[in-house]
Amino acid sequence: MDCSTDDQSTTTETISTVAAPVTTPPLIGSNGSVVIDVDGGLEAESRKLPSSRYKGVVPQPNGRWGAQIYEKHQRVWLGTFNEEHEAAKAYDTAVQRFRGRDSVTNFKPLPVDTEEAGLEASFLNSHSKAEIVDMLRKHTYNDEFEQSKRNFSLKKCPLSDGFIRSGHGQQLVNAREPLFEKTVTPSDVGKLNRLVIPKQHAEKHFPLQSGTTSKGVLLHFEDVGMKVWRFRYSYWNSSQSYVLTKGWSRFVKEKNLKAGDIVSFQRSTGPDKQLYIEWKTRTGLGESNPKPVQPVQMFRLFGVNIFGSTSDGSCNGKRSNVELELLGVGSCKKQRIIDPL
DNA sequence: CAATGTGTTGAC
DNA sequence: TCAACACATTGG
Repeated sequence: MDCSTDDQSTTTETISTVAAPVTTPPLIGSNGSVVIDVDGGLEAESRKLPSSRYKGVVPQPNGRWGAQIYEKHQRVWLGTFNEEHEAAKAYDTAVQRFRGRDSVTNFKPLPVDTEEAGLEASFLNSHSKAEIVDMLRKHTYNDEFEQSKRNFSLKKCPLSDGFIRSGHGQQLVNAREPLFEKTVTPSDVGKLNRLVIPKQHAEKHFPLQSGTTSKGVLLHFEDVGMKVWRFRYSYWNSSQSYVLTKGWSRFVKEKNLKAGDIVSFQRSTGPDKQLYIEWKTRTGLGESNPKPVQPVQMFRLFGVNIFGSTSDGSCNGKRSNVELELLGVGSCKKQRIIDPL
């Protein structure tokens, strides 16, 4: 509908589906009660739509299924689908891009550190939310992902001349996956020179070897400006908490971190496992954010998103999605604005 | 006219 | 945040 013409699915799908008033008892009866109803006089069609058993999936009047995800109090429409599970898949994809790898999904209980999982993480994180949403709405996500994978295999096989083919697939190099965020407390930015890392996240993402718990280890993080920060990371028995100590106060000082600000940690999805640290002021809007440091380079946040590689020769074209989003030019019409990453 | 997806509301 | 529901908008 919007700007494109490549809605291959719609054409075929529509034809077959619209035939009947579809009451949609296709797959599993699941929610038997809702769908089937007591038959008799009231057709399901006339009133209550069958609610979906999947998260982020809503029924459409015509028997199809819509997928949606919420962010910042606003709904982001992910498109409509013939099958309930397709919509659920779309939601799963979106939620992983919007909220990280280990979000609650409809299907994926399977994500592990398989290569496939890593590739998908790379793919997701190397595209803006708007791009992913666009792919979902056009039902081109799988194709794009497959293509990305093909490009990736090229990268894994350096050419004889020793160079690695660049161009597409390059985004995989810099892709990062979010690990976790923390809203810093007054003491995190005070004079204690330490950042408490929520146990839950610490143990999951920064596990310490039993012997090094108290001694700690040195962790290297890179910030937007590609500056490297080294922090001592250890476990304090006294408070039974994981902390970043030595080096932390310098970060606080340089970034002018204030209580309430948010520090986020990412890790490269590549084999290098490089760690990254970022910060931002409270998510809220309105507030004027002085943002002293971290100027223009925000545009290259994480160095990804800059490689269009889209094949949807439509409105989005291949403009840097970052640019699109900053300009508030969603995909086409009045798409809501989705901030980069 | 049918399908999409936004406006809106209330439950959680 | 999230889904239910109504219906304005859209596109053929």
